[in-house]
Amino acid sequence: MAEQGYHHAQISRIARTAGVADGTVYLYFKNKEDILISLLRQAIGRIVEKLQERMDGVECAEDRLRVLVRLYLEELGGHPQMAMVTQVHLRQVDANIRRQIGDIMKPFYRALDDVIALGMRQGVFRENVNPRIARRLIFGTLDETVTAWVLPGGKYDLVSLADDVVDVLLHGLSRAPAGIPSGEAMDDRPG
Amino acid sequence: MAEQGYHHAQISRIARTAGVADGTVYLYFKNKEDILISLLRQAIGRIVEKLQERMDGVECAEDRLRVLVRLYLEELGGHPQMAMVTQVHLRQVDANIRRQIGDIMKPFYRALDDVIALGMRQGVFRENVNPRIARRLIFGTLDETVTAWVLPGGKYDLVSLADDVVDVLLHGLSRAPAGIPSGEAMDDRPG
Amino acid sequence: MAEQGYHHAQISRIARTAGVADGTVYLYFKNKEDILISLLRQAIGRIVEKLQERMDGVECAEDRLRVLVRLYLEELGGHPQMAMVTQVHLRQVDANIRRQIGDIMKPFYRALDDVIALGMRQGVFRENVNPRIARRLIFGTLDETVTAWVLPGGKYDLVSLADDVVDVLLHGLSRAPAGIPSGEAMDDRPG
Amino acid sequence: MAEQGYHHAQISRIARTAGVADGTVYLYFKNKEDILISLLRQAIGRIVEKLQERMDGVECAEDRLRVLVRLYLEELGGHPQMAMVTQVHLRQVDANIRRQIGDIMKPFYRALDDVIALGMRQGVFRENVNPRIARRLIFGTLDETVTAWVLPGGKYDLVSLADDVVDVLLHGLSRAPAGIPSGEAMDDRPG
DNA sequence: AATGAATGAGGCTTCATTCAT
DNA sequence: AATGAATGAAGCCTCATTCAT
Repeated sequence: MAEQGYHHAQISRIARTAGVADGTVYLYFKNKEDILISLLRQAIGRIVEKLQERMDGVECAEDRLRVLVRLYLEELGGHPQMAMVTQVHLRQVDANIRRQIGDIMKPFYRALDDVIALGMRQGVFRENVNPRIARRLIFGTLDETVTAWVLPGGKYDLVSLADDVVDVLLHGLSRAPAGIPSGEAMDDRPG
Repeated sequence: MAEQGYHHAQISRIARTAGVADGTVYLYFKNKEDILISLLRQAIGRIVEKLQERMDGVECAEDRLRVLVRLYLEELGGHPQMAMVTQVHLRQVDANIRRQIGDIMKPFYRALDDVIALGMRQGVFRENVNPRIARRLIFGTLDETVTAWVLPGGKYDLVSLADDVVDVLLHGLSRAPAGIPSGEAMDDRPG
Repeated sequence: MAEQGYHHAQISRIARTAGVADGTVYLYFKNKEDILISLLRQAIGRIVEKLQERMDGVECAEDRLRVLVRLYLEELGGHPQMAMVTQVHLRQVDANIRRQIGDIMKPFYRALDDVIALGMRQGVFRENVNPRIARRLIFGTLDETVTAWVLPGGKYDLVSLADDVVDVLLHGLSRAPAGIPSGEAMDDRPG
Repeated sequence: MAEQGYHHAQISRIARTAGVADGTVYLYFKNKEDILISLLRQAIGRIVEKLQERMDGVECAEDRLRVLVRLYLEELGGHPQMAMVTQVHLRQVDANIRRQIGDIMKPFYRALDDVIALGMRQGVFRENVNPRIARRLIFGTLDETVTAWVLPGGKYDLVSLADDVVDVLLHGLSRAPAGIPSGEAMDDRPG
């Protein structure tokens, strides 16, 4: 079944991408896992760092979300190879790696949670939204957006989607505003 | 002759799960790829089929979305092993598989697109939402929800999240209603 | 410097020697180390076991030594490939393996020590011989004998050397009998 | 860029021991094999050279053996790293190296053979000892003695064993003198 | 003469797949 | 139809060797 004339070795690909020999990779990384983890750590580190800078004077949670979404798409959109790593190569089963990935993602997840919590404190975000699900809404949408962009080859400008993504995250699909929580809605009914 | 236990290969696990020997698997499937693809095809097939049944008398796009989200979480929440397949094992690089996955997912994506288009026609969904991004919003959130459930071991009831997920998909995070779309805003101007 | 047309892989050689494919080896052994260690364990186990049988009715330490030497040369002389393992492949640096080798050899060393101690108790062996050095005398001579036989290709009958080896171990090189311990020898000097 | 420490390769250790960089080694030696072989040649050369000096006025074969044993243990006991080379690193399979090692060892083996032959001519050594086996007795015992010393770390004074080693080589283990050789026994018969 | 980062051949090991039973 | 021992291609990694500085 070796339909291809050449092999799919990840290390060989990484090395070739970096323009070095296979062995050279091991001068800088302990093993394959270390490469992927290091790349993710670096990417997330950059994002979280820039996030703090850019959010500095931004008060409103909505604007902060806008900054966050734009930055995320900017960073991955600007580094397609990195996007391949985060969206494809790191989706493996090995429990040990998964734990490490979780640890590395934590600061970014916390940034999401902070924006969500801030928005609720500010009264800008609806308080009857489950914060965990809010996080998955944001991250899931970003993740799917990046995946749908990078897998076919990353052919358009990812950042150009930022505004539309933020819009739908903030306001959802529905034209009707969110109903006042169901219990209270009953009470509001006239006689 | 320090006889060793057998290995942790995916095929061995699949065979053991099915209660057959490794070789038996190849009486029913062409190769490992074929197994995973077949499982996905079957899962998506079931979902799409049930979707048509359940949506039969449901007119409103919002309700249809509710049905869709609930069904998706039901199906994957009820088959954790299948969820592992869709969320983990199928996330590989091989371009050939990716194309097949795309083909298999198409009916489900079309169902998403149909709901979105219907909602817009009905005036229930905002028409200035980018439909592609709307799809990624829904699918990304579902996907992330399932992943965040299955990876740590699938320990809670996934369907119980359905209502909260639908709520946030429909109404977003923001308390303020979506701004009136610029185009219409013009029309609304007096004089 | 790859002067040879083919590679020197140990595992490949072992597998080819056993008439199986490389991968087959790993159905029976955990790794390369496990193969070598298992082979040694098996060889030493056989020797120690047979030793106990053959020494059963043998009282005199000299005769026991004769049995031991003959058996050792018999076993390694009868399994040249095993001899290659013990005399060549196992002489590596890895501290971890070395420790395991030491543990495996212990029963055989103990057998040597037992014969030596018995001989001394019986008054058959000289009591002013350092037992540790006696062990090295016996084992070193056997080891060198086997190495000198196996390296050039194991072309003669190793066991045929047994009697001569035992003779020299028992009586040494010197024609003169062992002097009475040196201190006393002084006293013996005339005038 | 998780910069890693450098590897544990033999060449790196040799270079570090010599206080130079890895590449520098190749200004003085053709390859790793050449280093090991050169070290052995040098060590054996020194031993053979000193041997000739020290044996200059020594007539008796027994005393010559004493000198030889002491010198060998002195040289290796005084250079533990060299001992590691002779006892561990040089024990490899490559037939090409083995041949070279044989050539280098020849002068030392010849010295052994000379002492043995001298002793027999002098009537000091038993003439019914197989000279080849006598050589293996001496070299095997020395080799095992050095190995048993260097592998665990070379923690005691190797030369202090010299007298005991010589004693057992000359007089063997047995208290009883060697039986009068059958041939001569005939001659000894009265009338 | 010296360096040490880079190289890449080749070793060990895994695991999807085959095939004799 | 089912088995599972055996296979061997291909992946990861090591380390002796090279070469630009």
